[in-house]
Amino acid sequence: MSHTTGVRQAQKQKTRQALLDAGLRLLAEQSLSSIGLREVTRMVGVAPAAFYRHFRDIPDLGVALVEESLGSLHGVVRAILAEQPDAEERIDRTVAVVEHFVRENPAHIRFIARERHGGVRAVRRAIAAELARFADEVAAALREQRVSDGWSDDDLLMLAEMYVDHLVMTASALLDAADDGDTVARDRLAERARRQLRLISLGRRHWKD
Amino acid sequence: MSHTTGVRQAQKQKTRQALLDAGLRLLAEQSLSSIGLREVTRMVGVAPAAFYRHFRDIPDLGVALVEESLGSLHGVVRAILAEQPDAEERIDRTVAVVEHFVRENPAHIRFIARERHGGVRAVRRAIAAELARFADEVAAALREQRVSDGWSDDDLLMLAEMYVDHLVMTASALLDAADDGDTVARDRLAERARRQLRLISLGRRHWKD
DNA sequence: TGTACATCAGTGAACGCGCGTTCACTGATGTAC
DNA sequence: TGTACATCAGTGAACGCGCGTTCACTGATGTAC
Repeated sequence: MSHTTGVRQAQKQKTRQALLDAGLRLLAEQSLSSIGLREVTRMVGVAPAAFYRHFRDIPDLGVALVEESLGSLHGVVRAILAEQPDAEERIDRTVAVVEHFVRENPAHIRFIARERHGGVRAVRRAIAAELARFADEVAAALREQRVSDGWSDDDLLMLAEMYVDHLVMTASALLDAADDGDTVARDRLAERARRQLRLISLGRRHWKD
Repeated sequence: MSHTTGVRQAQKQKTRQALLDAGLRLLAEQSLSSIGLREVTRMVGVAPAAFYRHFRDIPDLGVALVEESLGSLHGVVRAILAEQPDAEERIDRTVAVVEHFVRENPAHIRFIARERHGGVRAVRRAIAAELARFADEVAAALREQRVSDGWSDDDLLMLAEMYVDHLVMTASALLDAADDGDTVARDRLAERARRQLRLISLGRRHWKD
């Protein structure tokens, strides 16, 4: 009826997750390259040496956080790309989804925005690779839309990359406004994002004229 | 004939500049929040305590670096906004100017990209304020162009902010390619930037349809 | 089911090291007369 | 121009502190029979 095999593994996994969570929390106030291993273990409540059972060093923990953070972005992208015939509605929905995501996952967004150009090479590379995968995913979805008839793969990827960059920038700007508790700025930013997407959408429609 | 007054000030200024230069060089490999005061003074060749004659702490040095870095961007923006009747030529010129700037001021660009979302609040604020001023400058220049007839100030600012974000992203991406010595990626990025600007330009032309 | 041994996540003490900051100082530059 | 005093950028020694890493260990979990 019962096989206890895995209790040890489950506990190890729990500690590992606690270390990741602590790292993410500390990243709200500083960047990865200045986080201390002892700081992380102190927050979790384990001995400093326990850290080495899970990660080689802090950059290694950072790379693990990239996967976790951008994993949660997958859902966002899919929600945005969901079928929606009307362009205007698609834009409203996109911005609403991003706003929701920022409210639900502030720490992940901050981490990505901060470390995308941050001081740890391995983490920068991991983020760049993940964002490139997102752009591919977006390009494939754009391909399906009728506006894209006659577009080259190259042009679709160019557009997709612009969308991904815009998404990260918008999310990060919304987060800064949220940090300040400035709901006026937040609404202004959302409206700005919608208008920027509308402008891009217009350019798209006339690309092959 | 001679008044020596100012020799002392000039020497102080020279040390201050050396500290700023050292800070910028160290920022190539790490972020501001992990730079040490002793690291900076060691690179300059002065005693650690000498640092306090010029800056309160490392964040204070960072804020000074923002002014220096974005000061050098002013010329870039002006060069881009220079009169140029043909849209296609304006785009080519813009990207060429950005490529030149990245080659001439790699450290400044890296600093801005890295600390724009970095771990030091005072520096983030200083960068945001400066970039907002750039957006205003760009919006004022866009106003002068015939394509902008009938545009509201709000819409012009929205467009200007998109241009400024695009500029920073492009410069930072070009820099990463340059770091890897990857001239193929660099040329691909430049071509991508030109096409993205073309798409925005198209959207602009049809905004008031 | 019970027993004897193996594994291994987490402990806690110890280490050497570089950090930021303070302080009284030195000596070149600046100023008043 | 020369002298006597003031200023202040940079010095160098000292401090207490927290850091990353190592090590032999403990004791709960897992496995073989």
